Amino acid sequence: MIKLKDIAERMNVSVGTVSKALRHSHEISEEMTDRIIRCANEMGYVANSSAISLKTNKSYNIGVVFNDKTHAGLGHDYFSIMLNSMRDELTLQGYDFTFITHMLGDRNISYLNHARYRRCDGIIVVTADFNDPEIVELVKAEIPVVTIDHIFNNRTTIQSDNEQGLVEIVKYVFSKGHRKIAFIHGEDTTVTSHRLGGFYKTCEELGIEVDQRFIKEALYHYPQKAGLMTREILALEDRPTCIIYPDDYSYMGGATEIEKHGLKIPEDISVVGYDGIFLSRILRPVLTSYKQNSVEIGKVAVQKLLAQIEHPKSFVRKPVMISGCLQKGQTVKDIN
Amino acid sequence: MIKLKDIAERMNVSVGTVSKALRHSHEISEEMTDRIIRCANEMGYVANSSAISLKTNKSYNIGVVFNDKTHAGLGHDYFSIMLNSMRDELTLQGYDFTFITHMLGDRNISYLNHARYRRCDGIIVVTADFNDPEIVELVKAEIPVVTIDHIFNNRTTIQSDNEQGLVEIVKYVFSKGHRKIAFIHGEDTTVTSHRLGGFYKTCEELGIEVDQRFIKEALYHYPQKAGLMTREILALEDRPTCIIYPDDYSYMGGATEIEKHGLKIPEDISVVGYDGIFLSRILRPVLTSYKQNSVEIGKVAVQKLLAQIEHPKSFVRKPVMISGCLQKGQTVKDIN
DNA sequence: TTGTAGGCGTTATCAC
DNA sequence: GTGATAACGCCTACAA
Repeated sequence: MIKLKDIAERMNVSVGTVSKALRHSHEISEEMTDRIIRCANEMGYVANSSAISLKTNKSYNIGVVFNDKTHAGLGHDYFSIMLNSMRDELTLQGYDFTFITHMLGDRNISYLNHARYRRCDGIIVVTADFNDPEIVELVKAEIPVVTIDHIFNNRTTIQSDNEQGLVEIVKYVFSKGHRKIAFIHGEDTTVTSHRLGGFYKTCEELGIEVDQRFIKEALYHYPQKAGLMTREILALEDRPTCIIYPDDYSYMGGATEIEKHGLKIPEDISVVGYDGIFLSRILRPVLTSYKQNSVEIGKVAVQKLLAQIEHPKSFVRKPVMISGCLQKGQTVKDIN
Repeated sequence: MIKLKDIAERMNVSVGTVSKALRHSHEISEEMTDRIIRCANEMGYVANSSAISLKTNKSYNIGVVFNDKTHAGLGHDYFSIMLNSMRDELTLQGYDFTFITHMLGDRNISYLNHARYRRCDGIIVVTADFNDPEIVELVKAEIPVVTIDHIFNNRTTIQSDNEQGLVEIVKYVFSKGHRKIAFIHGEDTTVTSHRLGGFYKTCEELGIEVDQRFIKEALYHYPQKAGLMTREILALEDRPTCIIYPDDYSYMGGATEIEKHGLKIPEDISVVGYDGIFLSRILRPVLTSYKQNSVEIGKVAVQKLLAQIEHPKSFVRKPVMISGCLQKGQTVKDIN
């Protein structure tokens, strides 16, 4: 591996000069700079990030907490697309990232210590158990943190506008004449409470009386559970005309159950999903779903984090809300 | 950030002693070791990976090339599950990983130089354009490399047994009485050639005469294209009784087209997918598909790479083949 | 069993 | 405009 010293020797200048020239310091003459850069390229010089990090205390490395022990995670379009987007934006800004885990080798290591070990300049918490003391410790630490979809005291948060999502869904199905609307939601998280908020608020505004037997809790990204809840709802003598699912995967589980009952979508019952995953546009009937803007969420999360890292003084902490859009499909029947 | 020196001062010993104690060197007495470790924990010491890397020339960081510019990538179960598995195995062995890109900040940087910049101990090429000169350069370099699903001279490769996959599929549909079998395959890659090999070989063995009009090229993970090819096949006057798709996503595109023709699966036409993605088990009819063992592939890739890194002398380079298994579903009709 | 000191590759502060 | 030189935090001979 070629190092500064090698270039310096070849050029008969000092290491300091080479270092400065390669970083376009104005202390060095233009001509010298040119010659040094050319020489470095010829010799195949690549900087050593470890040495730079050691010296400057900056790693250009971001820690990403992506704990997908549950049924969601990387296999979920929402997150994989977001992760992709984060990666693209980080790359654009000259950063790499490292997954921060709570184990490393044979030892336990807290998320925070893992991040410290790698000297991460900042951290993005994409998915995690926010009740985990280790996560709390991480978020409270001195290192810049951005969280996704969950507000933590005094920390920057990028949120998908889940309230707005349900507002739009309910308004849409209402406009199609539906009044008896079931809502199968996910487990108890910030996301879920926002969605429930949007749901109830809009129902009230529109004068829809919510039948509590139509509100069921399932689990995100868990079709079987959604299927079960669907069955319970279909067992009611006074069925809803429309079911809103926690996500598109859950809908798929529900669809199977609906079919088992000999019902057709949307002729006999309407459905709405959430996320607008790739397949939801491919399969027939095309699913009506609320597409979260995960590309934007990932991008903004990175931008906010880097702003905080690079301009800590001028950085203003405020939560950011990213709205998605309703993808109209063929699964909501007009019953007006 | 606490460093060795801080601990040394507090304990009235030298930095060297602390360093040795923390790594359980036998040079240091048990008692001293205990006391130092306790002190380090109390003070919240975390090692600085940059300093260690600089000194030891080992980063415990693996570069991962995962170029998903195409329609596949992270959004694909096969890869996301593999990546997850790789991450788990790396973590278990005390390694982190970094995505290696060919851009960083405002400058172009080759894959190889990116990996060098981060001082990666080794590299796993998961998806990439193997004709890209930069990838060739990377694979030829001095750094240990493992590739997935593509053989490169003298390099370790972990391959999903695509030939076997098609052997099993063809044998299975044959056993169900099918003789007119269409095969829509993906674009021209190593993977595809193996699958085609398995397909033709087995057809020959079983005495099936392959109708060339039944062989179509589509694109992996691209339902629309598969739909188009399906249409062409269905337009033939002498239709096949079974269609094999490049992957489960492509099947979904094909299914839509089949439905448009008023045909039912599997009553009117049988189908087989590839990958056995999560949703293939949820949707009805349950798709018959060949599930690649991506968990194992990811795990073995890491194990082989680390073996090569840590025991370069005793490491024997030989390609590894990981077979999957046929997931029988409801989409192949018994027409015997 | 413990301490000492040199050096990994780089940056940055001084001199010159 | 360029050159010495001292760190950055850690490991590891070698010395004591």
